[in-house]
Order: sequence, then structure tokens, then C-alpha cells
Amino acid sequence: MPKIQPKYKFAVIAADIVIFTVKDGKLQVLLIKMKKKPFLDMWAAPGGLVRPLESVDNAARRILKEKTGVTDVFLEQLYTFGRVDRDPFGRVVSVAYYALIPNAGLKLKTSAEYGGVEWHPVDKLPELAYDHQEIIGCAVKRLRVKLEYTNVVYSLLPEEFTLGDMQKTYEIILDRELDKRNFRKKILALKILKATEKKTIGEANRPAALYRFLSHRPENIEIL
Amino acid sequence: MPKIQPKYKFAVIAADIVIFTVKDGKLQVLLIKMKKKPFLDMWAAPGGLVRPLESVDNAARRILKEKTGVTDVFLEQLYTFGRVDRDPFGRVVSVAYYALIPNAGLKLKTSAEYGGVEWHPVDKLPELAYDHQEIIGCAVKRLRVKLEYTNVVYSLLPEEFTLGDMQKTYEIILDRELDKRNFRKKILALKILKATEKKTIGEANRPAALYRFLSHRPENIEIL
DNA sequence: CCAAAAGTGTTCAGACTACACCCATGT
DNA sequence: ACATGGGTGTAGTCTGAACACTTTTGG
Repeated sequence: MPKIQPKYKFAVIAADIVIFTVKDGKLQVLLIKMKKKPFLDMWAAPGGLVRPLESVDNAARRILKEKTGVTDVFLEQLYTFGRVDRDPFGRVVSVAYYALIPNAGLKLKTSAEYGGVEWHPVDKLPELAYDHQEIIGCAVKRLRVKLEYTNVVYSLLPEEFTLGDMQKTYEIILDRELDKRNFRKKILALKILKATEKKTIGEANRPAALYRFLSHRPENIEIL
Repeated sequence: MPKIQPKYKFAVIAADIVIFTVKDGKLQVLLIKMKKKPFLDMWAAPGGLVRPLESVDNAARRILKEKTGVTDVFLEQLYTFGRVDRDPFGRVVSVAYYALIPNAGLKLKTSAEYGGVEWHPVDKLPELAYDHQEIIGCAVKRLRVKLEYTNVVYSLLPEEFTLGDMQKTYEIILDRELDKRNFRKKILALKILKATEKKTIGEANRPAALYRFLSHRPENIEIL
């Protein structure tokens, strides 16, 4: 067990965010390259200390916005990681969150503070700082079950999308194939989508109907 | 919004435990009567600051043991409550846990520090300190869903129990009646119990077979 | 003999699974 | 013309829900 440097007199609180998107046919997380010594060149989920006059939820929203610029996406508390030796800089307890953002040509802005900001597929993660491997693993598990009984995919898809897009998103995250006919039947029966008049154009195949979610709020609905 | 007294320079961490049992045909929680000023004579779930060299999980276990003496029961992290003004004594973030303990003639020991320790039915709670009403409400919700897809009732029942005891526990917590035949069929089909040779004796009705859980570890199993 | 909980099967409806072919477009 | 994903229905199986009477004990 590493020695804890009591930089703070009591345990203090940080928030870390596992930011997911689906990109290039893979579930990916946003990681930041560390420049500080014990974790030099390792990667970590974005995070930071909770400020004295800021709620933990707000800290999570702030960090998410700082790194991605997005604000109105699904963001939920995941779990609190409180091992004594999880942070070599001091006694820091991390309240972890996870967020789902659509892959809409988001520009990642790095800063001098970090060695880079990049998406990494969850099935091929680099070496991670702190206990972030555990945190991300936990977030992936949670995301998988959450997809099955809520409508939160809305936060991974663009405003308008095809049923094929939606099914592919499920297949990528759940890592299994779904039956097209059963999937469409199920989803349409739930009445959580409304069809637009539009269809996809310019693709090398038959145009597909575009849908949008009726509600962009998380709701519990048995989906699969 | 009340003014925060910066007793600590940063936010510090406490653990609060919602301790459940089923007693007198009701789901009950263990509460402590406060003696400190802004919450004088109000009740609260047991809790305390996390010590600098103690993990948050260990703090929860410690507090549970201090108040009840029990150790090997189901104890799980619930949620972290991080509103800025949740504690008038300072910036304290609470990692809430919930525990399930069997109602086996547990003796509650009060201390000079508190005005009393008592069980209270969750459907008739007194006025609660801090945000503990929210925390307990959250714990009850979680317990209800958890009962449906895990075996955690084991931690509310004695070592040996009848199927009637088990069904009653479900009915009390879920607050709805269950069909006796369907319940027994389902539970026995899951193979999570083993029948003992024994039967209840001395009751004013037909003796019932006594069962025990095969495993006393939390497992995900579709129960209802 | 009465009260109280234990114990025990069947039927019906709805949900889930598996499965194959034609269609509209771009190249 | 062909490659690509879009779009559609049915039959069989499984699961969950509803439902009533007999048994064994203590009082």
C-alpha cells in the first residue's frame, strides 16, 4: 500500500466523468493524457476537485462542459470510489459520473495542462491512471443494463436517425446481434419515437425513414 | 439558501447508512435522535465522517457495526448526496449506503451522544434532519427493485425460515400481495434454497417446512 | 370443531424467438 | 447489373397470471 501524503487534512471530493460516444462502429470513451509524475503519459477520464460552493452534480456538469462543450446530454452519477490509496496525491474520494454524447462532429480542444484529449474504444484501452480502469469498467456495465430498460440511447443518437442507426447503436454497445424485425416491432410498439416525413438521401441503398425521440428525458421502459 | 460555514477548507466526506429490517409486519429503518441545535429532537440515519486513513466502504461498515453490532449483512453503496447546503455544519458530501439486517432480537444501544436509537416504519417517518428524507426515500426505492432481481432477502430473514416468511417479507416491502402458488413455484424453481429436515413447531396451524439459502452472497437472479 | 396457515396444478393470454424475401437507391 | 441496407409477417414456444380446495396443527 503506497503511503498517503496528507495534502489535505480530511478526505476531499473529486468528480470524474466517463464520457461515452459511439464512433467508427465502436463504443468509445474520452480520455486525457496525464503530464504529472506518477502517471506520466498514462490516460485518465476527465475529472477535478469539487469546489467548496458547488454541488457535486454541478461539478460533473462543469467538467463535462469544459472538455466537450456539450450541456444537454444524459449525465448520471455512477458510483463513488473511496479507496484510501486510489490517489497518490492525497486522500481524494471520487464521485464518478457517466455521460452519453452523440457523435456529432465534436471538436476536442486540448489544453496546456494535459498531453492530449482523445477518444479510445472501450475494448482497447491504454494504460489508465488512478483506479480509472475500474471506473470505466463499471460505467460500461452500467451503460449496458441501462440501455435495456431505459430510453437513454436518445443521448447517443443525433436528433434524427433511422431505425437501422438505432439498432446498430444497441448492437455495438451490447456486443451482440439483434433481429431486425423483432427490434423494429418492439421499438415502434413502445411509442417512444415519432416518424418524421423525411428519409435519408444520397446513400447507396434504399432511403430509410427518419425518426426522432418524443422525449429527451430519461425514462424507464423495458426496451429489450 | 442557508449560508455555509467553511468549517473545512474543502468539502469533506461522510457516510450515512440506511439500516433496514422487517419488524412487526413493517419495513423499518434505524434512526437516531439528534441533540445538536439546528436539528434538535429531529431524527437522522446513523452516519459519520470518513476518517483520513479509512476507505469509504470501511467507514460504512464501521458505522453499521457501532450502531447495531452486526457485521455480515448485505451492505451496498446507494448514492452520493452532494448538495452544497445539505449540512449546516459545513461542506459535507454524504456517501449513503443501505444495509439489510434480520430482525433477530437485536439490542439497540444508545449513547450519551444521541437522544435515542429506534426503529421507525418507513411509511410513518418522523421529521428528519439534513436531507435524510430524500436519502431514505431513495433507499426504499432501491431496495424494492433490488428485491425483484437479486437474492438479497437472505439478509432480512433468519438462517432458517418458511416460504411463508419469505413471501410475507416480499409483500411487506413491495407493498402488494403475491399469489402463494406462483411465488412458491418460482422460488423453488430458482434453486436458491435448500430444504432442511425441520419443520416449525408449536404454532397454531399446520407445521411448515424450514428452508435456508444456499448462498449468502448477493447474486443477480430474476425473482419476480 | 374451529381458526389459521401450509401445501398443491391447470389453464389461458401475451410476449419472445426464429426465420426469408422483395424493395429502392447509388455506383 | 449489382451491392447495400430498408422494410415486412407468421408460427411455435415460453413465461406470467389467475384461480380453489384439502391438510395439519393448536386452542
